Amino acid sequence: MEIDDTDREILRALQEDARTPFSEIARRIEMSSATVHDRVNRMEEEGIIRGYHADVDPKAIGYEISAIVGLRVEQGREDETLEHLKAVDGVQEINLTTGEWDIVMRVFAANTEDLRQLMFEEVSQLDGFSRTQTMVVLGTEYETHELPVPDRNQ
Amino acid sequence: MEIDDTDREILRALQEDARTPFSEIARRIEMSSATVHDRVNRMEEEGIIRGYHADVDPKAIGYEISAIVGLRVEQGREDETLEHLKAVDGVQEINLTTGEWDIVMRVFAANTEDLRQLMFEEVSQLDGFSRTQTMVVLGTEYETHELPVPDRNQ
DNA sequence: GTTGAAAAAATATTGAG
DNA sequence: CTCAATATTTTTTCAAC
Repeated sequence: MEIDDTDREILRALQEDARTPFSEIARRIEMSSATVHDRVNRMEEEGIIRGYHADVDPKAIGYEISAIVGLRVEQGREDETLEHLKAVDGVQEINLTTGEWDIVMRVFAANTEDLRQLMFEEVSQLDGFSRTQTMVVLGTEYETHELPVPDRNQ
Repeated sequence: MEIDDTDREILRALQEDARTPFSEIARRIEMSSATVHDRVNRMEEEGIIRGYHADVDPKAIGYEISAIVGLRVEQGREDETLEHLKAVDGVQEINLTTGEWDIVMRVFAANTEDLRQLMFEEVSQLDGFSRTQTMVVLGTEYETHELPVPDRNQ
């Protein structure tokens, strides 16, 4: 799971546009497209590249609202609780955290009614939370799918 | 910015794998690849498809730690503050929220020292926050880049 | 809005350095 | 690992329905 500068250039290109032709990446980094192809395959196999996804505007597919949800879980019920949460429709991300919450997750819903249903009928009643908090996202001011790829690790 | 069932099928395919050949999508939905091509172009132009991104393992490119940061902003300084935050390296997402925090953001850092530096030298000292909280992400238990595409909006 | 066919371009594969 | 050549497949364009 080691990567070199050539790999880093390839990752930068594919983070920016996952559909960039390998031949164009090859041109940029002055290598053959077969090399790019080999390296991409290797990074896919090693799990460095986990996939390629279209970034779709949530509103266009019917999600008018999203929220960040903090949860405090009763001791000893973490695993059980996580399994339930993963299965809830609209849950996009579940993080285990230090600090005020044990779990912070991001959820999407069609509208406020769906969000209410998601929170109160699917999450809160799961039983196993001592406290929850729903922070409605009024707007995502900034978002990038391109983490800067540093020239070297460390 | 209206989409029909054919568009939805295309979005499902491209959310799952942004590099799926149009010809294969065409086969699946039993239309010509020229049609798929046209529709993708249209959805790109309309902003329904915002881009295509490789999902790269943050650890592979040197990010060993991430955090969710809650911020409370002094009234009247929101715009100024947001501009500063956007420019901070490692900030991946900035959300404006209701509830306990005005802003909730997700940040990535190489290690705890970098996270400390990011928080205390780049964020906290921005001045304009009455309170901040850093919740270190111990693990991302679940994450999807594929929001379910409902058959119909609503 | 869709199609089919042709042209252009890209990708996968192979063999060799 | 990298390259170059080839075979295969895909993307793109366009006239026509």
